[in-house]
Amino acid sequence: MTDGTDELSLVFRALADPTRRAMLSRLHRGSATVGELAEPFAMSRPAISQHLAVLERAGLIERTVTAQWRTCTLRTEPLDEASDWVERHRGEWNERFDLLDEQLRRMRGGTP
Amino acid sequence: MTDGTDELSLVFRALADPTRRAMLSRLHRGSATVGELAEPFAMSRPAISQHLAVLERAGLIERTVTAQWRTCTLRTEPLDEASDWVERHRGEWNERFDLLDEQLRRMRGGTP
DNA sequence: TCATTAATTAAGGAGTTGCTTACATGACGG
DNA sequence: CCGTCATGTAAGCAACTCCTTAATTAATGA
Repeated sequence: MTDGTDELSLVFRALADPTRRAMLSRLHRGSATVGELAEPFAMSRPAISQHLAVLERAGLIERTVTAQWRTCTLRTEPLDEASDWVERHRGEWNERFDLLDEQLRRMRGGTP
Repeated sequence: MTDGTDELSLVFRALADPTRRAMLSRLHRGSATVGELAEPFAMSRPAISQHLAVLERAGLIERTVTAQWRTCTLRTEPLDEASDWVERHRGEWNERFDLLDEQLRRMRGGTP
């Protein structure tokens, strides 16, 4: 495909970091300000802001401004897309079919 | 929550590339050699090898040697782990609860 | 007005990713 | 044995990631 800036790549890349996953887990229990999200992590505020920017670019959170606070809210739509992809690729039925295919191929011998 | 070399991070990072996702989609329809996997892509063989190494490190494929061919086979177990994580974070029930929580908070006013 | 609080932007550095070309390995078939 | 086919390893490069510190914006409240 192309350059890895498509929706699904952005979502999976956003999920590929333990800090960001922990942030999403926190947000799953309710909206939070940047400060509240930062609290569990031994990390500078700019680092937190950058993680949130990655999550926002992937569409996984929304930031609304109230006075000097940014309230972050979880958005689950992109997770649906990711979930669809994963679910499509872990069916038992297809896996067994593949194993059968492989067996036949081996029995035939010759070049794959 | 440390350095991003944990199982789940490896899987999500492996999925965060369209070329690798296409490879997995291909493997989902049956095992294939490196050459067969490389065929659809305008990309050097070393690049293909490196993508396969990423998938192998994440536990998403297995490579078995037969003569001069490496046959790649899909492994879906790591996808189960990824699927579990995603599913845990997109429940409608919890989302509504969070929205309610947020509304109450706003009605109360004051600092979050 | 001015210090404080909340968060972002800017700039930079160490390490990683995703590709390349050139070379190496190892099995097969004449 | 020797050329060929299938694949991997080495080395290098541009771009990106994840963190840092320093400076900036913007709202609050005495």
